[in-house]
Amino acid sequence: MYFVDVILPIPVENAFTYRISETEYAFIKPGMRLAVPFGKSKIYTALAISVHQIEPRIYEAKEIEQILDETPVVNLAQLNFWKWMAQYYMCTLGDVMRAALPRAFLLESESIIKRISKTPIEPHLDAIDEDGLAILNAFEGNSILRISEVMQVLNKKKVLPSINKLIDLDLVALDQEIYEAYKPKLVKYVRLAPAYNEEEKMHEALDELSRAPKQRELLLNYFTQTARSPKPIKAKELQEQSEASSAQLKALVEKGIFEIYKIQKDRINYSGKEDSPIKTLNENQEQALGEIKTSCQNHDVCLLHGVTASGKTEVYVNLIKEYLAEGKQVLYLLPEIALTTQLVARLQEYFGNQLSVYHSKYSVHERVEVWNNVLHHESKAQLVLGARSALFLPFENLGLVVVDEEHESSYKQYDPAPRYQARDAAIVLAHQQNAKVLLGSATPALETFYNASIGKYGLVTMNKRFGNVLMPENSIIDIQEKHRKKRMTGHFSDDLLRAITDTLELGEQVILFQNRRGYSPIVECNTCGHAPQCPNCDVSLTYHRHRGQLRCHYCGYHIAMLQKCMACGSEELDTKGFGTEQVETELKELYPEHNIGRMDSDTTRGKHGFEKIITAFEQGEIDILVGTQMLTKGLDFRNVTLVGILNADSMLNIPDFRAHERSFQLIQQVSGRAGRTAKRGRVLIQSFNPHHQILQQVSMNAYEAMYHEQLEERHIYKYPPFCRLIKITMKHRDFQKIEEASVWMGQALKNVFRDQVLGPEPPPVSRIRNEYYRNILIKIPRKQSLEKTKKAILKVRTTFSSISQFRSVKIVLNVDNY
DNA sequence: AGCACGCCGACT
DNA sequence: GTCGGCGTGCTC
Repeated sequence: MYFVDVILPIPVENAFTYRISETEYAFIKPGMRLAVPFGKSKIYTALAISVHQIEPRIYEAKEIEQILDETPVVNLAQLNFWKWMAQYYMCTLGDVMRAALPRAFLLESESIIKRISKTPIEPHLDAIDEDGLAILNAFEGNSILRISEVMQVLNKKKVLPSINKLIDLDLVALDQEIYEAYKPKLVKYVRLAPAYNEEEKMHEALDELSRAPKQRELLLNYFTQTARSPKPIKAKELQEQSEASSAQLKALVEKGIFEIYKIQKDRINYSGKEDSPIKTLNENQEQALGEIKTSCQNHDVCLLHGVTASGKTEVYVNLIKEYLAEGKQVLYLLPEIALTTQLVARLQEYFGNQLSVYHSKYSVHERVEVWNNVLHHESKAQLVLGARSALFLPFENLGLVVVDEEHESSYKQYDPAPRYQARDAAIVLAHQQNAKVLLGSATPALETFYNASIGKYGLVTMNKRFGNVLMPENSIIDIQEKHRKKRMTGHFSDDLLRAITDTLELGEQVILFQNRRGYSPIVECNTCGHAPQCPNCDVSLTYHRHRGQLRCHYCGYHIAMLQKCMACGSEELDTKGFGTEQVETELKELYPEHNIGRMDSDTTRGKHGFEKIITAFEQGEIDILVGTQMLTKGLDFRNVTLVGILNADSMLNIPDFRAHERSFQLIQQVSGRAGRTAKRGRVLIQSFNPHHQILQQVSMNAYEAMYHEQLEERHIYKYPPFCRLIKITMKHRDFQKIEEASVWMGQALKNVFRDQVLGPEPPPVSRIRNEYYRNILIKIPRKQSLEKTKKAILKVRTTFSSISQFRSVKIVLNVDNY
């Protein structure tokens, strides 16, 4: 008796055991995918982790459905990494598996029903009810029906009883349809049928075709091409060159003269020049590179702290070259949003075909191809540029991981599990493979800089911009005072407007930054003060002018813009707060002769939305670009000399222990967009609170001052890096229940962890999609064992779940939730 | 996660 | 009396 243990892509703790034959036992290796039946009617993709001969005692193991791979698609190093991730981030291996495998590797299976045609309906007519007849009728013109289709036909959800009746009568059968989402892309090639390889036959063929000139031309064209080079000839190319139709080519195939064959082909192919000489580094870059290399000798992780536009990318490129030359794999991580064609093109110039890109915007097929190329150590995937999920690629021989814009909060996955921090996970992954990590940022995360200052990480600093361009000149504008003196036009102070006008007159470009968070435009009644709320969430609806809608950002609920107040019927409705859209509208009135662009999650939707705007701006089609966070991400615009921050306070006032750090990083990054060439840029920051220490520090580019001050606060209030955080989120539809449950949980945790427990507390938005939320935060001192702490938390959770009235409360654990 | 089983309220 | 709501437990 032979068995295989597998993990399934579902959040269950344990592995599952299936029966296999002796041949399968010999064939299956850990890391291969299997299709297995699970539950009554599902087929899942499982991942084999071991084969053995130990028969399970308490249940009868099912047999597997089939083996999906010839060779493993996941290597042992990955399984190791997955285990760490599941353990550290307190989720199941199945959660990690689901996040790690490209979707195309997971089977889609759906129950379908088939009509058994040989069974006549007539004898059973009495036994079939209305629904049964409707289902049978639906088979007209369909050989199979999906359950979802049956649900549509009957217009209800519970369709299985009706189907079961038909199954009992032997009229239909239930089946599983499995389809593998990935199909390799095949390219059609043409060759001469073997029979025509002799010259004699060839002439015969040409004669035969004397009355089909186009077909004859195709053939002749084929001969000229084969004479020129022995390369395979693509069907499409041959057809185009001969200006023939596909029907004409097909005719030749049917006559048995040509044969079509297919070769599997990668979708991603770079066909430009490669190995452009790397730009020679300037003195600062050269020095930084040297220091990094020295630091790598006694540190696993090195932080490159380089001001914006200091030319960090070139330093990375040089370092990467060295690791590639040693035959090592290199992973270059970027925040999703910063992964632009701009950067890809630049890197392709240096690395040509050695570079692969792994990115959620790529199709499922492209992702599989990159995966396979990494798995098989193909030279074209020695260097992978990717967003956080690229961590899961089947590396085996990593030499270096570069984490660019290391401070970016989007490296943390919030939902669903695994809730991992890609920068931290990258360090672990690198450690497991004896690789080095280079973290790069102009505004490092506090924890990272802390680790560097205590000597845990190496630290290399670049404090000059490339070409000795000066840091932009920052000034802070007190809009409280401007309001008092009536010098505001809409959301713009006179100083900012003057600067915009001057910049535009010089033919230069302007970026305006409006952090929308907390400042979405809402609608309020002037008479009674009522603001329309989302019926499912605890938030006001936000006004979207271009669609004439009120929308909820949490659940997607939307209604048409109201004409009258819902509460009192008054028609005097006013929009409060301001977002990018409103700024854009104001600008259009102020500068009607200039082009104004907007970049936020509304305008960048769609596959190329983001790039379209970037390109338009780069090419000078847009004079003023208004945007949110997105603007900060390492974009390199040559002609921007003015950056305006419309309201710096909204970020500073977010209730989060990192609000100050984040604000500093954000403003500093946006400022970095100004004046990246010889001309010094200007940054104007509007604020109601101009003396705020963070704004002062920003205006002086005083990262270290900010660091020391913030670190002090973290120390006093016991936040990272002085302790670790685990956030427990509880959700339930019933307000009363969540109150009781969260208080119980809070108390149970306090019994173990005492004053290290904060909460339970309703989050700022305490109801989403009709579920109430409560948060509990646990602060774990650095010297306390994380292992034991997690065990204790899990124990409390188990006890909690065994209380019947609390069972239905959902619990989310988030380790390092910042 | 998904799905079936099982127990309680609003309809023919 | 049934349909269909969702709480509960299990899946190798």
